[in-house]
Formats: sequence, C-alpha cells, structure tokens
Amino acid sequence: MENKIKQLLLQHSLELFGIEIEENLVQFQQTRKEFEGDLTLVVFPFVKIMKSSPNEVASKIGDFLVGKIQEIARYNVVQGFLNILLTDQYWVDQLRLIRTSSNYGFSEQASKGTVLVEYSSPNTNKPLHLGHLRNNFLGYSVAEILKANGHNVIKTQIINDRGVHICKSMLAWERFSPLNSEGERETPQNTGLKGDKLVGKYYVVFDQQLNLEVKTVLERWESNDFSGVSETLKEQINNLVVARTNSLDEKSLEGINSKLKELAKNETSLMRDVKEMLVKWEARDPQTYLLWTTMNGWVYEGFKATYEAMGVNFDRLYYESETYLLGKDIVADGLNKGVFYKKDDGSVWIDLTSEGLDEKLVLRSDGTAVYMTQDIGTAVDRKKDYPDMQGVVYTVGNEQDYHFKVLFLVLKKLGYTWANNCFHLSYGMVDLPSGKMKSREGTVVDADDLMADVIASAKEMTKERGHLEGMSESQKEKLFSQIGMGGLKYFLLKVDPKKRMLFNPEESIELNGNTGPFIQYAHARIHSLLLKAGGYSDFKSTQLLIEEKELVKFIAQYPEIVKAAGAEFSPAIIANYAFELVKLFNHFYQTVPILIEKDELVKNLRLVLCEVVSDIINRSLNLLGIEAPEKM
RNA sequence: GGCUCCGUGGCGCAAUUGUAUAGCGCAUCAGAUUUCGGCUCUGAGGGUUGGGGGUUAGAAUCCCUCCGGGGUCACCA
Repeated sequence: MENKIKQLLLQHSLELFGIEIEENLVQFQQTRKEFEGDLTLVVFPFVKIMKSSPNEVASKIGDFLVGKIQEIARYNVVQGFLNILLTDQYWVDQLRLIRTSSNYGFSEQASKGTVLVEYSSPNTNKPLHLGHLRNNFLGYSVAEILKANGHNVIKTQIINDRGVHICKSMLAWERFSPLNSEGERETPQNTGLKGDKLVGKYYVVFDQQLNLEVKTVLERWESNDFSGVSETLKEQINNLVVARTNSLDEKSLEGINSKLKELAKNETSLMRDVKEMLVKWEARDPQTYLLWTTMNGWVYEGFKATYEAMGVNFDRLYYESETYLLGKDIVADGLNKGVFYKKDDGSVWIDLTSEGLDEKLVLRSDGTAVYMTQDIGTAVDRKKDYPDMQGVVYTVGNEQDYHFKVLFLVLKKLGYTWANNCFHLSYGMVDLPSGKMKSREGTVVDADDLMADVIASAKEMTKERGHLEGMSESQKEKLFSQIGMGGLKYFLLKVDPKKRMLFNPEESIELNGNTGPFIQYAHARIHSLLLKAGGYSDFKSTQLLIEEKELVKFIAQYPEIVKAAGAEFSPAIIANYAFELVKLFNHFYQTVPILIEKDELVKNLRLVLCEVVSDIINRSLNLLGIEAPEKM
C-alpha cells in the first residue's frame, strides 16, 4: 500500500506540487494509536516546496488519494501529519492473503547466495561458559534469520585446538594426574567426568603449579640467588628492584611486581617444558601428537554433549591445527603486489595509517604465522571451499573489534570483493549481578551447569502450574528443557548484541513479562484453543473490531521485520516483535469472545487470526533457536 | 594517552537511516474477569534520554565539547 501511494504521488507530482519530486521525500510512519488511521504520511518535506501551510498541503494530498485509491476510507490531518484510514475490507483481504501464503514473511529458500556464519569457536583447553552461550545462540539465530531471508547459509566454526594453552593442559595431566589401582591416569572413562571438564581441570592445575614455582623463583631472586639467570635478565631484575624501592604509590608498585612475576614465569621449568612440548608438537613428535589427539578427543566428546543441550549445530568445521600455516602464500603474494612491506628483520607489515589505524604485523621475522595470517588464510580457504560464498559473518566478542576491522581492510586491499560483505557480529560481555566473570576468581558460570539449573527451575514451575496430564516421562523432560532453554535463549537474545548485558538467572526463566516462556505460553494456549474449536472454513467480515484490526496490522508488518533482522544481523528485532505480538494477542484474547461467538463467519475469522498468530510466534521463536511446545 | 563502543524512570531494556505527548517489562499501588487455560487483562505513580553547546520547521537519534563506564592498542590467539 505504501508503495502504491508513493508511485501515485510520484506520477502526479507535477499537478500536485508543481515540480517533479524525489522519491525519498515520500516518507511514511506508523500512525500513533491516539489518532485515527492506519498509515501516516509526513508532509513537512512538501511544505517547503509548495510554500503553503502544512494543513493545506496535507488536505490536498488527502483529497487526491481518496479519489484515486478505493481502499482508502478517509483521512485526517494533525500538525503536518496526514493520517490515512484504510477500509476494513482491505485488512480482511490482507489476512486472507497472509493465510494462504506459505512461510509468510520468509523469502524463498536459497534464492540469494551463500553466506558463512562462524560462531562458537572454542579453545579446547576449557569447558564452555556463559559467554559462549551468548555467542552460540547469537550465531545460530543469525544463521536462521539469514536463511529466512533467502540466503544459503553454512554454519561453521574454527576450533582453536593448538598452541601453548593446549600444551598446558597436556603437560599438567601427564605430570600431575594421580594413578589409579590399574596404574592409569585420570580419563573421562575412569572418573566419569565430562571430557572437557577433565581437561579444563588440568588447565587449572597447571596454573596452580606454575604459581607455586613462580613463588620459589621470586624468593630465590629476593635472596640474591641468580643461578642459571642470564646477565641481561639479571640486570632487568635489578633495575626493577631498584625502581620498586624508589616508588611510593601502590599502583606503580603493583605494576613492577607483576612485571617481576612475568619474568619469573619465563624462568620456571614448567613454562620451559610447555614451550618444548609445543615445539615437539609442531615437529609432529608421535608421542606428543598422540597425547594431543587423545585429550582433544575427550574435549570434543564433551563439547558434543554441550552443543546438543544448546540445540546448535554446524555444517562445516575448521581446525586451527589445519589452518595455522595457511595465509603465508597470500602474504607473499601481497608483498609482490605492494600491499605489504618487509622490514629489515624480515617481518612483514601492512601500513594502515592512511585509514586512521596503525601498522600491523602479518608475518613474523622468523617467517611463522600470526593470528592475522591465519585468519586471512582461513577466509581465502573458505572461498575455495565455497566458490559462491558472498561473505562471512564472524560471531566474536567485541574485544576483537580492532582485529576484524584490520582483517576486512586487508582482505579488501588484497582485492577480494567478498570482503565487502564480511561482517563482525560483535557482542558485549555478559556480566553477572555479582560482577565481572573472572576465571581466576572462580566466578565463571559453566554452560552445562547453567543450562541444567535453568531446566531444573522450569521443571519446578511447570510441575506446579502446567498441564502435564497424559505426558510420558520423556515428553515431560523434553518440555522442561524446551521451557528452560527457551527462557535462557530469549533472555540472551532480546538485547542488542553490541551492548554489554547483565545476566539475571532468576529473571531468565520467569514466566511473566518480556520472557521466552511468556511467549511460549501464548502459543500453547492458542494451540489448545484451536483444538477445542475443531474445524473451521470460510470467514468473512465487513466490519472489524479495533482489536482485530490492530492484530492484522501488526501481522502485516512481519515480512519487514524479518528483512530488518537479516539486514542488521539482529535476533533482538525478532524477539521484540514476538513479544509485542503476544501482548497484542493477549489483549485481543481477553476482550474478544472467540468460541462463543454465534456468527460462524466472524468466529472463523477470529480463529484464522489465532492460527496466523500462532504460526508467526512459532516461526519467530524458531528463528531464535527456541522451540514452541503445544502444551505446557 | 590514541582509537572504539556504551550511558534512556528504582532495576533490566526498546525506539539511534531525525518527526506528533520518549515506549515496554520487573517492582509498587488500585481495579476487572459467572464465559475460550488467572502463566490473563485494565489503570495509576515514576523521565529536563550523563552535563553543556550547535545544526534543523523538528534531536534520545546528527555535529562539537566535557563527565562516567567497557574494550583495544603484543613478532599472544
């Protein structure tokens, strides 16, 4: 309708305004609910051209439109806003149209080109935590939203399965795991621990042992025992000690102490051994490699269970161990093209100062790859795997904003046009009411524990108030998980991703207010209503109640909402729409009788409305990765 | 310090391609419902959108500046 009016105004702009007008002068907005109307045209832009009062201009346009478009019933003018009222017949026809279109609001599948969505991307030395939940839910949801917008989506992740941090867990396990009666070290099998938890445990053990050794090294230095310490390091230490005796304020004292600690760390046997282990790994030493594959295998088993509970999945996995060497050829190529330059020591850089950024290293002086090299390589590699790839969405925390800014710029400079469609889906940290999550202070919320908690609370509440009769135990368990996870996902997704957010465990599974279960409940209730109604066929109405019309109008916006969510990579837009829809529906449901309506045709119209609303709720929740149970 | 993101009722959030009286949830208070699932609905109180200045017919939104908070500035990933 908006388009129709716009075209009409453009066609007749000469007779109306005296000159040809530009398309962007025709601006619409939603009519405020205190005024009568379904659509509002802002007339200020025309006032300037016509040099008459806003009201006159609006009336002229209003009269013109009423004459030309039969679906327009009448109009009114308030302070330069032209409120247009459409006929009830128009809205009834819209409803009919919506009901008959399959997958209403969604674009045709795979009509738009391939996009990769990367998310999760864990390290294999620690279990997943609350932050990963936000990441996974976001990535999964954005992938679903892009699919709904017609893209062919490949869900992917890059698993950080190598490096010093991985070796730390390996070394700690090898060295500190107790032996059981059979002489075996701890395994998931003989301890019953989840694999990722077991490996994470040894990562912590490593840190503890390292701190002990750091302490003894520092004590040795304090007592002037510098055996085995190089001359240059000794000088560094002495300088720091002198600076410490001279400094008065606490802050610089703290800084000096942490520097000393850093130096001591590098002098521990543990760190030396870990580095040695990494070198061995890179040389593919069979024993080290076996240890690595074994322990990573445990972690993958653990992650598999966590992903299953989360309800997310992936189409294609990339492993850092396979990609960390990639990108060197591309760097060499870029060097030839003059995109990069080489410093005297052989390291390769890119100069981004003209873009307002810094110089950035892309290859070490010893020729080894850095993070950036790998990411360039992986991106190009993916294009090889998916030749029709148009872009990549990277779901990564906002601490890496700068990295991705540089990465996209480098790819562009290298001449990859798809780099223009790359997007860093950057999200803020999840805070707890108790403050920041810190692994050292044990305030990290484990993903498995949290999901279990939330499901347990859902169980409590549903048992009290739910409709569980006739359900088997496994059906009940499934329902509790749908409600608990629905609450958790909705809570994490309803907020604008780039904002830092506060996680409130109790509120997330609340059944009232702006929550997932509130929306699920509305869906379940409609389902039971439709069951009770039995069949229904044709509907008709010449006059809509205000509650009915409001609902149809809101439903009519759905395609726009799906598009906007896709364009902005924002599940929050879907979440907020679903909540508004449910509130509007609840109001309708409360005030308008449905099953007891005597006029069959009117009753059927209301039932169709219910059906369409339930379908939209269901598919909106699915876009968020949330299931909509039929009973709860 | 440079760059960057954020700042909206007590709390948590929406509106940020400018537009009418800044919306919503929680909490608080007052009400409705013999009827389709009371996990419902209606209403009230609560705001100079961090401060100041500017652009505009019109600013939470754009520009400048200051204040507060986060992130980042490694031959780590």
